[in-house]
Amino acid sequence: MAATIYDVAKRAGVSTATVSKVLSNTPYVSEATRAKVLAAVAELGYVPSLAARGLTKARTYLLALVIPYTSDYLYSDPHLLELFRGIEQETRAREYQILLSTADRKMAGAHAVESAAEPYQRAVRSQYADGVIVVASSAFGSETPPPLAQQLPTVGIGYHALGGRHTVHSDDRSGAAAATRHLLALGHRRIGVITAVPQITALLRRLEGHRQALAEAGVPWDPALMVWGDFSDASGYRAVEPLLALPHRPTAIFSFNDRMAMGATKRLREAGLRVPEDVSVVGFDDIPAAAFFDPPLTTVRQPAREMGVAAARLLFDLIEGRPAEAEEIVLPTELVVRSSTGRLA
Amino acid sequence: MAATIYDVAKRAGVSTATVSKVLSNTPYVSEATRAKVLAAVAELGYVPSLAARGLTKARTYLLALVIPYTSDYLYSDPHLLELFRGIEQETRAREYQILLSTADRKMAGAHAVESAAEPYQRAVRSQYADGVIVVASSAFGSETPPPLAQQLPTVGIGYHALGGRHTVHSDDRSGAAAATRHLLALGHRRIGVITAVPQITALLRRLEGHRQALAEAGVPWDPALMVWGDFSDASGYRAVEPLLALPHRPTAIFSFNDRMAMGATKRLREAGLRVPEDVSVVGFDDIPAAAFFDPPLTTVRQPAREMGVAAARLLFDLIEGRPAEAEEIVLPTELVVRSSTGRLA
DNA sequence: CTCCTTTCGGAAACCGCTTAACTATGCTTA
DNA sequence: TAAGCATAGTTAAGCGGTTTCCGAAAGGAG
Repeated sequence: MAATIYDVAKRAGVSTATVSKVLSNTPYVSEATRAKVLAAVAELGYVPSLAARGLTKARTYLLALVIPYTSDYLYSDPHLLELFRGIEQETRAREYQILLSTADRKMAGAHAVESAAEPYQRAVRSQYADGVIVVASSAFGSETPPPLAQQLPTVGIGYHALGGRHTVHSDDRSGAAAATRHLLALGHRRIGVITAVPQITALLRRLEGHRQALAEAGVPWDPALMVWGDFSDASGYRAVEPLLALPHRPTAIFSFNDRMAMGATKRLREAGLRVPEDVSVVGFDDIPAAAFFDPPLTTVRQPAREMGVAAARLLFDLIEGRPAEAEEIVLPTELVVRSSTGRLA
Repeated sequence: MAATIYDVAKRAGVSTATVSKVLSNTPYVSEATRAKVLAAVAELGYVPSLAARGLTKARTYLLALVIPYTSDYLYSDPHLLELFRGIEQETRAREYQILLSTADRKMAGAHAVESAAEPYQRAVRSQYADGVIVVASSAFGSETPPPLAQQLPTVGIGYHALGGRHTVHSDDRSGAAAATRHLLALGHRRIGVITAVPQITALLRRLEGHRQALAEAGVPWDPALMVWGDFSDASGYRAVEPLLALPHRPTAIFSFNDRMAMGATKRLREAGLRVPEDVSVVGFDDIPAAAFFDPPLTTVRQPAREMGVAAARLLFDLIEGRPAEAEEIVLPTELVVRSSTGRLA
């Protein structure tokens, strides 16, 4: 079995209290004693049991990352992974570890028999984490994650409002407006929009940005041009169908994420349309694959990594009782023009 | 503060031992008492503290997922995510949670000041997990992950041999052989190979399969046709360079993962070469994006999800003291022919 | 040379839960 | 009717740390 604090104490010839003090850098321990203890720790390869520590201190040095998902897709979202990386980077710096709590619905046939919140609440309640980062999704069925999170420091990512709780999100509205203005500047007037589940406010904000840009240009908004996907490539592929069937086909498509944009591109090509010559396509996220897509995808970059970093920092502020930088952190988006958009023929 | 077992006991009018028994389904508790306790649990919303439980039982109900990585890329590998999903599916079914332990090297300038093994060992030693799943990578610098894992049930994914420890991997050799035979059947004789870090035996097996297929067809193996990447799109893009510079250019490229294949395709196009008319490209993994790539990528499918599931099951067998299904589980690969490969002109 | 601080280290309680050992019933069984 | 045995529930001892409280030794002041 692994060495315990008793083993270390015996070996160093001191009490466990002293070992504990040395390890937590409490003052009033002589240099000589400290050295003895440290030597014993090194010899035994002692690492404190987190369970035991978690029992006495309020801290477990674990943070729960709650990823609710409705579809397989969301989980394997490259964009989500970038968030991950950012969070991970910060936790690593503080000797924290990440507890992955996917909050899925248990399904029985077509019915969700358990709310997405249930496993999440268990994770939170079992006191195994010092804080929680919740990634927005429609899995909770509504904008707000379950109330229990209020008992624990919680930071949401991708929520635009979280009932007084802290959030980090990007400037979806501006990003979508920029993308739309770009298309308008190229002469496009009929712009198809591929969006997804309406519970995600980030998507609503993108739609607002899109409509705002249209309005500025005096272009009327046509609801018939809006189609629905579920974030996956495949759903983007399918979403193009009704757009193609329209009497007056759009000359550009703005997809609210990159993967649907890629699926859409595939479908357009199969319909004999060239991108961008016949139809321009814009995505959202700027996932790594976007630059390597053919044609390289024009998209709105979200600083995913930075969002992860910001969320983690915010959470640590909360955990450590420091005043939070801000209740809501909004990171800028940026239009990245590549080759999937072109001037209207 | 959260309710403890004492609160429940007091409310139900029994001892904590009885509460514990009810919760762990120990026999010799009357129905009436059981009902009382359960009611109290429900009223208080009691969830046992995992830390306290972990201290008495040997179990923490956590499993450490160790993801060593050398590059950003590996971490955001869609293929890795599929593994994830498989593991997650199994852990969820058993009320286990996943502790994410990325094992990275701490860098100081260009030098690794701490081995990748260090944070991993901490994770393992701190006794916070009941078992470990280690995903193969070159981060450990050698084939074998650190010895400490021997103290804890450990399963490797992607290792082809693990010194008596349990592993799950796919049949890389056959997959690579099938891909190579496919290219040979299309008339290709000069096949470029894009591989990555040599410490990963899966890649070595792929190379063996490739060479074996060449040998069968009586085609000599030319080391000049082998180039190196780091798994990323960008490295695939760069890796094509020396191949293009060859006096006798290859007519096909076999990349040992999909993302490098995508990067390579981009570079080929920029050189004015069409895929597959001028150069055929084959990948490995069959990540979701492969089907949506242009052209849809011919690749070798690895059953990533299933590998994750198998690894988790194996680990649970080990943890629960059941005889393991097998020491080494090999899952089949499958050639998926799409449109990035064509007959030699 | 006392007396008072400061510094250093130990004893012991406690965190929340599990479990072995034990007690107290009520029923069988001989 | 006494012994034997399930059954039902309790007591108390840890698990491996942290932390409060205390005492001892050493140093400084009067």
